[in-house]
Amino acid sequence: MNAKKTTQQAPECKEQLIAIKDTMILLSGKWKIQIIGWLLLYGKVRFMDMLRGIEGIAAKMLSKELQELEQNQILARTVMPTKPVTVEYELTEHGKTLSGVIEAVSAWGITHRKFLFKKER
Amino acid sequence: MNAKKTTQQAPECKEQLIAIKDTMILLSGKWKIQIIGWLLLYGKVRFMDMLRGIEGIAAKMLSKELQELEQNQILARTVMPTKPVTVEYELTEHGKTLSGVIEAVSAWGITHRKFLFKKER
DNA sequence: CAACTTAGTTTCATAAAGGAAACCAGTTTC
DNA sequence: GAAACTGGTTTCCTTTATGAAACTAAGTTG
Repeated sequence: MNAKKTTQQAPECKEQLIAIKDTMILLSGKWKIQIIGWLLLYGKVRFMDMLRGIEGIAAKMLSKELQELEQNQILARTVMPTKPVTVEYELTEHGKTLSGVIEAVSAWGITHRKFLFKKER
Repeated sequence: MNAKKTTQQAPECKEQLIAIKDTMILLSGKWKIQIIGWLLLYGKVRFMDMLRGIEGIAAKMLSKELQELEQNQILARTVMPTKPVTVEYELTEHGKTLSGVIEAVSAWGITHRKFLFKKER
C-alpha cells in the first residue's frame, strides 16, 4: 500500500482514488449518509418519521436528498394507499450494498470518540 | 437490524447515527477523503506532489483541508530542512484507523460502477 | 541579479448548500 | 365547515464551499 515518490511527477491516478471520488459525489452533503444509516437500521420508513427523527433536517432538505438517492437507485419510494396517503422509503438491493460503508463510518466515529476521550484525561 | 415503526413517535436516536454524524463532520467536503486516500496509498507526501497529483484541487483548498485534518490529528505536518524547504504530510496513527472507511468507500465505488455497467446493457 | 522552486496566503468572486416559513392538495376527523 | 395530518413544493435569505489568480517569503540556480 506504499509507493514513495522522490520525483516531482504526480503519481498516476489510482483506480481507488477515482472510486473514492465517484462514491463521494453520490454521498456528499450533510444528510445523505445519515438517511441511509436510518434506512439500514429501520427498514421501511415514512417521510414524516424521518422528518421528526433525523434531528435538525428540514422538509425541503429531506425531500431533496431522498429524490437524489432515488435517482441514483439507492432507495425506492412507494406510495401506500392508506387513509392519509403515506409514502414509504426503503433501500434497494443496490442501496443495501452501502452497509459496509455506513458501518465503517459509524465504527470509526466511535473509535474517534474514544481517541478524544483518552487524550483529554 | 430492523425496528418497524407504526406510531408517529420518532425512534430514539441510535448511537450509530450519532457516530455517523460525528465522522461526517470531520470528513465532509470535496477533498478530505481523497487526501486521506492519497496518504494511505503513498505514505509521506509533499505539498506540491499533492497539488499536482490530486486533479483539480487549488492550493488554497489543499492548504485549508490539510490544516483542518491536522487540527483533528488525522495527519501530521513536518517541515524538512531541505534546500528549498519542503513539507511532508503523513497520517498519524489515529489517521490510519480511517483505512477501513476509505477502503469501504473505495470498494463501493467499484461496486457501483459495475452496477451501472450491468444496467446499461 | 533574474528566474525558478516550495509552500503557502490573500483577494475577489461565484456556486452550492442549507434553513425558516408559508403554501398546496387530498383526506379525515371533530 | 374548521382543523389536523401526510407529503411535499416554493420562496426568500444566509452561510459555506470552492475557485482562479495574484502575491509573499526564503532559498537556489544560472
